[in-house]
Amino acid sequence: MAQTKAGKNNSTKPVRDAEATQAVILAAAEEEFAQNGLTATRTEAIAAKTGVAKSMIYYYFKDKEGLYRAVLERSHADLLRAIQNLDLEQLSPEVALEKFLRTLLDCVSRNPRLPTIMFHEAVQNQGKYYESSSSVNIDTVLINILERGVRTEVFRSLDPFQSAINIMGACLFYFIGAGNIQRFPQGKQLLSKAMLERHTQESISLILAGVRQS
Amino acid sequence: MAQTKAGKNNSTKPVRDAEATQAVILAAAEEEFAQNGLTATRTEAIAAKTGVAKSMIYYYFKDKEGLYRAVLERSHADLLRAIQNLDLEQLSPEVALEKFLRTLLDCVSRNPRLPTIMFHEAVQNQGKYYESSSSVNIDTVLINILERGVRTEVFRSLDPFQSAINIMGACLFYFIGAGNIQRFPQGKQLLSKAMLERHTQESISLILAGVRQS
DNA sequence: GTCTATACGAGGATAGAC
DNA sequence: GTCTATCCTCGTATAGAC
Repeated sequence: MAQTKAGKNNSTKPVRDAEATQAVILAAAEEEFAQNGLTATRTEAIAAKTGVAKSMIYYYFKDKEGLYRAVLERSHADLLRAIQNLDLEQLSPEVALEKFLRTLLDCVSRNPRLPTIMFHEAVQNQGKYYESSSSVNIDTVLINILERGVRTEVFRSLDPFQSAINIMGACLFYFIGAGNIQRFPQGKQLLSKAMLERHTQESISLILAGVRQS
Repeated sequence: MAQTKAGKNNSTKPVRDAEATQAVILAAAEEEFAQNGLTATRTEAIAAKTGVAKSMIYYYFKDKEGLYRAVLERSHADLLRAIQNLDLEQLSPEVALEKFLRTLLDCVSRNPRLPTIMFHEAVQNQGKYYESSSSVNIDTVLINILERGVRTEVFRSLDPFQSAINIMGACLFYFIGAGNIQRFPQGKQLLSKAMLERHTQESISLILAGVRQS
C-alpha cells in the first residue's frame, strides 16, 4: 500500500502522498474521537479538519469503525509498549510504583487525548474494541505492584483491585476535566508543560503517600 | 414501561399520567445520556426503553437538548444540595475532608450514572450546559478544604487545585470504568452494595493518607 | 490517490387522529 | 396525553471522473 513517495515525485505527479494523507486523517480522527467518541463523531468533521476529501477515509480505512480501530491502536501503542518494557519485578514495590506512575503520566502528558479516548471507549462501547489486549493489562500491572507491596507490608493493607482503579483515576481524571476546567478562574493552561509537570508530581506524591504504611 | 399510576385513576381517564410519563422518560434518558452523551444518544432509544411514543419526548421537553438539560439538572441536584448543606467551616480540615468525601461518594453510589454524565458533558460539550452553576462549585468546596489544611499544616504542602482534581478522580473514576471493568476477572459486580461500600472506604483511606502531614 | 456527486438509510422533529 | 404516520435533514458510504 505504499507508492508515489516524495523524491520519486520529480516528474508528473502533483502532491500525492499516501502515507501523508493517512497520517493527517489519523491525526484529525484522534482529535475528533477523543472529544466525541465513536458514534458522535462525524466523518465529515474529520475530513474538514484534514482538508482532504471525505472519501479518503473510506479509501484508506474502509469505514468509520475501521478508522476508529486504527486510532485506538495507534494512540494506545506508546503506553502499552512503555508499560510492558518496564520490568518491575526486581524493584521494591515503592520504587516500582513510582516508576509505573511516572511512565503512565509521561505517556498521557505527551498525548493528553489518550485518557478521553479510553473513557469514551469504556463508557460508550463498554470496551468492546479493546478485545483481549490493551488497557486491561495496564491495570493488571498496577494491581500486581500493589499486591506485592501489601504482602511485604511496605504498603498499608489496602485493596489492590480497588486501589488500582482509584490510582488510575487520580492520574487520568485531570485530562478528562481539562476541557471543562479551562473555564475556571482566569483560564489556567492545564495542558501547558509547566502544569503537566506539576500534575505528574502532585499525582505521584498523593498516591505514594496514600499507599505507604504509616 | 409507563402505566398504572393508580390512586387518582378512579374515574374516567385511562392510564394517563403526565408526571409518571415524564418520570419514565427522564429515567430512561438518564441511562442513555450517561452511556452515550448528548449527541450519540438516540431519542428513539429512549422511547424504546420507556415504552411510550417518541413524540412524548418532544411534547414534554421540546427537543433532545431540552431533555438533556432536564436530565443534567435532575441528576446533579442531589449532590449539589448535599454539598451545599455541609457547613464545613467549623470542622477541622481532616474531618471536613472526610465528611466531604463521604457525602460525595454516598451521592454517586446512589446514582452511579452521575460521573459518566459529568464526564460526557465535560468532554463532549466542554461543560457548556453547566452555565455558572453545578459541578464547578463542588471543586471549589474541596479546594477550600485543602487550602485550609495546608495553611494549618495538618496536610502536607500539596497544590490544592491540582490535588482537588486528583481526589475527585480517585473517587469518580471507578464509576466511569465500571462498564468496562465488568469484563474483568470473574465479573465482579462493581455496583453491588458491598463493592460500593468498599470503594467508599478505600477511596477515603487513600485520600486521607495521601494528604496528611507525615 | 484524490476529487465531486450522489444514493440511501438513520434519526430528529412535527401533524393530526383519538 | 398519547399514539401513528410522515417529513426532511443529516451523515455514512459508494460511484465514477480525473
